[in-house]
Amino acid sequence: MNEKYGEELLLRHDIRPTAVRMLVLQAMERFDDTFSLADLEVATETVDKSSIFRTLTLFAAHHLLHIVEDGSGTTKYCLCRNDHDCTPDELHCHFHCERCGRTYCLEQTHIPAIACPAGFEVHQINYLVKGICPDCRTKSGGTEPSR
Amino acid sequence: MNEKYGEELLLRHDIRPTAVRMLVLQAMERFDDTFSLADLEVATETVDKSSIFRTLTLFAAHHLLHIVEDGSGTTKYCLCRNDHDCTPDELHCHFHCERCGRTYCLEQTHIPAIACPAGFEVHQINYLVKGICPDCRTKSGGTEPSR
DNA sequence: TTTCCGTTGCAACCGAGTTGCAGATTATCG
DNA sequence: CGATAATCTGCAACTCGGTTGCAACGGAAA
Repeated sequence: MNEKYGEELLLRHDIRPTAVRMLVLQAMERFDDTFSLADLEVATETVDKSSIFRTLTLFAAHHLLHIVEDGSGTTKYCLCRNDHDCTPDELHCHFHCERCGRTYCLEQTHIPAIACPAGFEVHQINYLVKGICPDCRTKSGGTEPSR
Repeated sequence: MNEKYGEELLLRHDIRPTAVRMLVLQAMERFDDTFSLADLEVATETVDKSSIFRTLTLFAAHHLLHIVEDGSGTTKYCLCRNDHDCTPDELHCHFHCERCGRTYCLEQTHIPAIACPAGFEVHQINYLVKGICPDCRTKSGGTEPSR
């Protein structure tokens, strides 16, 4: 990822581009799918987990990333490609592999709308599919789940 | 709930109806929507949380209840009305209130199907909506979130 | 340069979930 | 019925991801 681009991205989201935040952002960009706080701890090597935690919280509040709950006990995140609070039809589904623990973004698969009963005010939607991913199905043994 | 009915329900699911399990089942039946391990700890009063935990795990494995991940950090459960591993169209959506922390079963709202990319083997689906529930919207102050 | 305020690292903490183990309970068999 | 085996339960301790308090750091403004 381009340095300049990252800085502009943060500024566009009203986030002060500090050194640590740039490091975290660059680490995030290297993931194809979702990533966890622990993933970033490994990927950045130098940044403390509490700083990563606060960075993630900040980024999420500024709509730079989405929070993905995959039921693994570990919160996952994925970069948002929009600059604003996404509407349901801009969101995609996620797939959590029960064998290897990876959580995929099904970018092409948008979340179908539902008719929520009257009176409920909708803010966010999560559509999560669980099962076995193509990788694990072919190499039938599979990897151990990393949670 | 009828004692006899509960016993038969457990037997039908290949679960030995012990005293503790009957107590937990009766407690579960008293919830309209979803409940957590902590909820059952309070509701049963006498049963230890590790026993409840093992009971929940067992019940879930025997398709007596569904696991609902609402992103609150606490796992929620709801009773399954079928005797088997539910197919996607038998499942309903859930609504998590960000203010009071309650998670509702939208029994009438079934989960819409998606076209999962080829190669993914689907086991379970979760459709979770977050926002503010009718209760909290009317009494605009709302209750404090209980997580 | 000095001051100030947001940011960061460290260490301690929190709480839901999970497990090992010994004692209690239930089922099985003679 | 009594002995034995298998299962279940409560207790206490532990795990681990997430979260927070606080002091030190760093960079912008005065």
